Formats: sequence, structure tokens, C-alpha cells
Amino acid sequence: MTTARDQIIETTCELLEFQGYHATGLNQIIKESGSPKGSLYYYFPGGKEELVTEAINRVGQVMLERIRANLAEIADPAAAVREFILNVARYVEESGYRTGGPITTVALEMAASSDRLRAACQYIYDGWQAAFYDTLAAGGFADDRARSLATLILASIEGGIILCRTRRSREPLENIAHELGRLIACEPR
Amino acid sequence: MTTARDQIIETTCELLEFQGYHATGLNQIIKESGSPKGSLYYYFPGGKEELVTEAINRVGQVMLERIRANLAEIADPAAAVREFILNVARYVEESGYRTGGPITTVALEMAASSDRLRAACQYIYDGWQAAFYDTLAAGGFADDRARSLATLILASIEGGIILCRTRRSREPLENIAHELGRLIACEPR
DNA sequence: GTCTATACACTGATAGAC
DNA sequence: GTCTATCAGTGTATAGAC
Repeated sequence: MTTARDQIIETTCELLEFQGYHATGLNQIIKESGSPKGSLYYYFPGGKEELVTEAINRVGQVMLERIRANLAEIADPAAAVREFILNVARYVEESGYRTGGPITTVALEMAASSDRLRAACQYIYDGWQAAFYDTLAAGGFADDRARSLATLILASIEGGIILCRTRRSREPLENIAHELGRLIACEPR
Repeated sequence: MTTARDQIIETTCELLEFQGYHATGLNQIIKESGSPKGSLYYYFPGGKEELVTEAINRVGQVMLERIRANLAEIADPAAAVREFILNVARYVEESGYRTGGPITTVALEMAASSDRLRAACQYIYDGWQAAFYDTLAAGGFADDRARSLATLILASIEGGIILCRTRRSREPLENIAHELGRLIACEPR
């Protein structure tokens, strides 16, 4: 059955998002997922690192699909990016400022100590950035410009989530949404 | 003597910056600082939370002075912000992509579980943002605009550091520096 | 003030019965 | 495949000698 395995991964995703790597223990994962510890090491013989790698890959893929779906809804790239970020702001607020930036904490905690997790986070970030790049390129931006703008968009969303969680307010991401919308609408492309 | 106490705080600052809160143990702190555990609880009866609060307050203050000193060097706000971010990029690279964003990891790990640490991080972020705000206001930006631009600058630096550490490259912050310079130079103000 | 020894909970991980 | 019991190590925190 993939159900038990999937349940462990799903629970791991949620706990990682608002607690980070070190604060999330395997005992908590098996407790909240309702799975026995024996199963955990049966499905993930590589232990915690392997489990977390699979978890962030899953959440990264889910997020990528949401980003692409959101951006595809609006033709104008400035408006599309602005509305996407406003959606993120609402999501962070609705979670009680506990979640958002599903791999950010893991990236910061583990980039220096686990190259496997660092590479996994890099791959996910690259995918997200490519989604913004494609939207900008389709909007007429030159290659270099689309690339650096996509970097700014991704970075400011990640940083904006941190500010929202710290200030317990969705205002930082709202400000960022409007400033980036202004920048993208600005010539030259 | 404040020396022993200061040494503990100093070591805590460094370890927090590249390991985060949960990965940094009190045993490691006393070991690397050369201080005995008895002294740690003598100076910080509130335990780890109190020690970390003092540590991030110190590093926040040091960073604030560096930000203000950097921004004061160049009169044009667009160039001042751009050069500051390029300095951050160089610093992150020179550390081997292990440090940068001295309170970011703590903010993400602890905002949901410790209101004391969350409030401390918020206060520091507010101070840094105010430094950018003052530069923009002096450059002729209207109050609201200066405020939202300062939020974007702070968020994109924090997020840019995460991308640089994950990709082991200073390119993300360099892209961000130039895009923000372009945005700030753009009318209307 | 400084230091050692230690308490107690919890971590990731493993062995072996079923 | 599943589950329990348990390992060695580490976490924070405390007690008490000096």
C-alpha cells in the first residue's frame, strides 16, 4: 500500500512548513500520521534525511502547479504576479501566520549541513522561478531581464512570508505585490 | 566582568546565524565560547530563550548600524540601495554561503512558538526597514511609497540571502540589487 | 562567580518478535 | 509488513561543592 507511506509524507510536509527540520521529530511524525515507527524505517531506510527529501519534493511539486495555475489565469504579467502574491498573503493570514514558505525553513537550516537537502531545495526554487520567468518572457521581457525579475519575485515572496509571519500581518506581502506589479508594468522590457 | 557574558552572546550570535535555533545547543555554545555551563545559567537565568533574545538583539543592532553607515555613503537612494545589496552578496559569498540573514532562521523557527522571540525579531526588522525608509524619504519619495518600497527591499534581501545560500551563488542578490536600483530610479515618486 | 556532576526528557535509529 | 522495546546520544536545566 502506498497509503501509509503517503500519509507519513503528507504529515511531514505540514510539520516541516511551520516547525522546520530540527523541531520536527520522527516521533511526532509517526504519532500525528498514525503510522508505526517500524513502517517509517521500512519505507524510508535512509531515515529522516530521506523522508524530508521526499516531503519537500512533494510540496515543491504541488506548489509549482499552484503557481502555474494562478499565473495562467491572468494574461497581463504585472497583474498576474500581483494577484498571485495577494493570494499568498491571504493564505498566510488564514493559517494564523503559522505556515507559508513550505521549504524555506528547511533550506535555511540544512543548506550548510546536508548537500542532499540543499540540492533538493535548489531544484524546487529553480522550478518556481522558471514559472515566473515563463510568464515574463511571454509578456515580452528580454531573456536576461525576465530572469533577474523572476529572481526578485521569488526572493521577495520568500522574504515577504518571513515578514508576515514575524509581524503577524499580511501587509508586507500586500506592499510587495503592488510594488512588483508597478515594476513589471514599467518600461523598458 | 562582562567579558564572559559578552563572549557567550558573541558565540551564540555566530552559531545562530548559520545553524538556527534548534540546531544550536547550549553545550555547543559553552564549548565554543570557552565558558562553563554554570556561568551560562548565572548570566541568563531565563535559559536558552533569554540568551537567544539577547543575542539577536545584539546582532540586530550591529546590523542596523552597518545598514545606516552603508546607505549614508551614497546620496542617490537607488545607487545606495544597489551598492548595499551588492555588499551583502559579497559577504554571503565570502562566508562560503554559510551565513547571512542573522535572524532569519530564528524568526522562521520560533515565530509560532515563542512570542518573545517573535517580538524581538519584529523589532529588529522594523529598525532595518526604517533605515531604508529614511533613505527613500530623503530621496523624495512620498510616505506611503517609501514605506512599501522599504518593505520590498528588506524582504527581497532576506529572500535573496536564502536563494544565495541554497544555490551557493551570489547571483540572486546581484540580480535583486540591479532590479531594485532600477525600480527606485523609476518615476513617479 | 565558577565548575562538575547529574537529572530527565527526547532525539534518531535499530533489533527482533510476530 | 507491522509493531514494540530499547539503544546510545544529546537536549535543556538544576544541584551543590568550591
